[in-house]
Amino acid sequence: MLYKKRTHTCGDLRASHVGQSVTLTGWVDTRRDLGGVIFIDLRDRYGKTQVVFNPKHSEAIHTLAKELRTEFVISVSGYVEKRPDGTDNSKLLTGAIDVLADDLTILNKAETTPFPIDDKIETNEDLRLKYRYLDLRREPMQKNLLLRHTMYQITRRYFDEHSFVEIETPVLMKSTPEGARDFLVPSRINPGKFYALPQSPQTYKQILMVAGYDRYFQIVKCFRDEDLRADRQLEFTQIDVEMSFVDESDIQTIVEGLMQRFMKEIKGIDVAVPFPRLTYKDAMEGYGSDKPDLRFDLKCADFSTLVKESGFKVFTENVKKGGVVAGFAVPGGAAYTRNQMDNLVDFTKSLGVGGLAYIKLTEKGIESAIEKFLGNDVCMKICEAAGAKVGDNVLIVADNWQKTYTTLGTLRLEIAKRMNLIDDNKWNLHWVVDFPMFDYSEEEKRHVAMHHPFTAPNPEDAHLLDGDATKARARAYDLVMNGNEIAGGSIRIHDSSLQSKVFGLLGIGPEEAKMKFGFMLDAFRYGAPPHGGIAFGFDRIAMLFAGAKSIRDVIAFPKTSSGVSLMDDNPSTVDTKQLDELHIKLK
RNA sequence: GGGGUCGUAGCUCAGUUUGGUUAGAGCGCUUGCCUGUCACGCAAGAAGUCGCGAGUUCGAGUCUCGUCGGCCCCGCCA
Repeated sequence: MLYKKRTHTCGDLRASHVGQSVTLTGWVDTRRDLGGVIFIDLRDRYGKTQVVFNPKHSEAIHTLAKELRTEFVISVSGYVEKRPDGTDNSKLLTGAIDVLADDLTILNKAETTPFPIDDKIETNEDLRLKYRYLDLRREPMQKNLLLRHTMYQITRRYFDEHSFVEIETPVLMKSTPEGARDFLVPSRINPGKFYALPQSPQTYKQILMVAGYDRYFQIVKCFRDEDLRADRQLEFTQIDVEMSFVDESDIQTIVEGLMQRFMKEIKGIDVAVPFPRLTYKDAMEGYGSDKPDLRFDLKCADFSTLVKESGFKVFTENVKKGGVVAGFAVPGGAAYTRNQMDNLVDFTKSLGVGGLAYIKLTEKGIESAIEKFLGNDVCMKICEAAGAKVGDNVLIVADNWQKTYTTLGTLRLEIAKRMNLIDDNKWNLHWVVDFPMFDYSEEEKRHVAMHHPFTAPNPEDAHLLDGDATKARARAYDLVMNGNEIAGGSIRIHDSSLQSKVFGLLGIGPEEAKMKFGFMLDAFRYGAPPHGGIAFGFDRIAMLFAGAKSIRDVIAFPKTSSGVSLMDDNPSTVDTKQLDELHIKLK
């Protein structure tokens, strides 16, 4: 099709262009047909420009323009004219001028869209996802994708400046035990064998260290076949980093530098480094989370010793079993009605604990259903320990250490949301360090790596690997921004005998270790430098900078929480012929 | 695997508590009028598988059961 190509974008024209003959291309954003004269706002990703069709100027073009409808794609030519006095539109950057049309080509018509191409988001998300190309036409979404673009550029520039090498690693890799469920890819050429999509390029980047590329980075897609969340997709993007001859502080310094630059170039905010460090234990016992949001207070306190001799069986028996009784004070929470408290108790129970106890501290003193068990004195001591003031309400959970604190952590966030305690203009960045090496998995009846199996133990705790391994701390660190884990990494094991030992603790015997990770153990025998690294959750950072509620809003083509892409109806069934070639038979 | 919540016109929603007239509103859409609008205005009109399927009932958008889908959370996510 022949048509005039644009001379300017829809965001270009200013008063200085008045008198010029121009051509614009784009989508009809809105039309205002006044009968005699027709106005349209023409939109492309650079902006909007008002085009005027006036029969006095061109009768034929004005007649053709009557056909224009929203989202038609056109090429329009005309003269840039200064708008008549008093008709400027200060909402548009191009609002001082309009284009008086004398030529028009309708490049493509458009059906009425299923939802308006509008800045306001009030359309259901499933509809937006089904018609993603329309959703992505909206300015807020274009801004989000441009933000991502900026982040890619900042990242590449930053790491290049610091002598990092960008290296691509395979997408078809070896399936490894441990960690998230792999996405498997059958091999046609090797019947019965499978590749896996990377949960992360972990093994490759460590081997690159052995190969001498002592500063590596990559912006890379990772895949985990786990349930989705607002901040979790099946496929997501990491900034993957690995460095040799370093310790924790070297990695953290590099990370802090990148975050500083992101904050400066994207948000215009100077952040101080180094970021505060918080131990895993303090994070959990203080805020009930290994990624606490420190933009607000609500700090937890341990009441176990206060209540262990009390008459309240739920508490005493829990403490006797080695559990914890803990909680935090809600400022002004004594004003909660019975209904609000019932609601909060139900919410807490839905998290999988027995219940939620509470003590209101009012001007009249203690108000609590458990006062008759604990006694006034203990209740007062609990209030004191929680730092409660008159008018506050101390929420208390009793269960094992893990359950108590994670429940309090979830509760803490819920309270903060309900009471509007979170200042959206605040940016809180901090490290969480001293993670345990291992978690005990009830399900699998064995230790599992808290970070991953290549994480080095804290040298001070190395002896614990032969004893109570669960007490051993790892050289792992997470970066937390506004309550979101946005990066996590560790110093790695670079010694094959220590690596074998850790595999053993994870229940991976020598045979299995050789089969699954033999290549790595081999590599470590040929001069592996001390090394460590980190990986950023790119989508999460983009989400936070965009002020979005979900990473779906910063991903061009995301999947629903059931892992479906509504636009292209994916995943879908395949032909038997395809399965045959892959030597696969469906159950 | 579990809990919560939502599903009514193209879109956003009201109506469901207490079953009962022809299922409404705003926006959008179509048509007509309108020469400086920019949320254009005015007038008229079209538009519904009340997610789907059973059941209860004289009668179901409304009640019951099941099911599908979106979103949030727990588990899971080294």
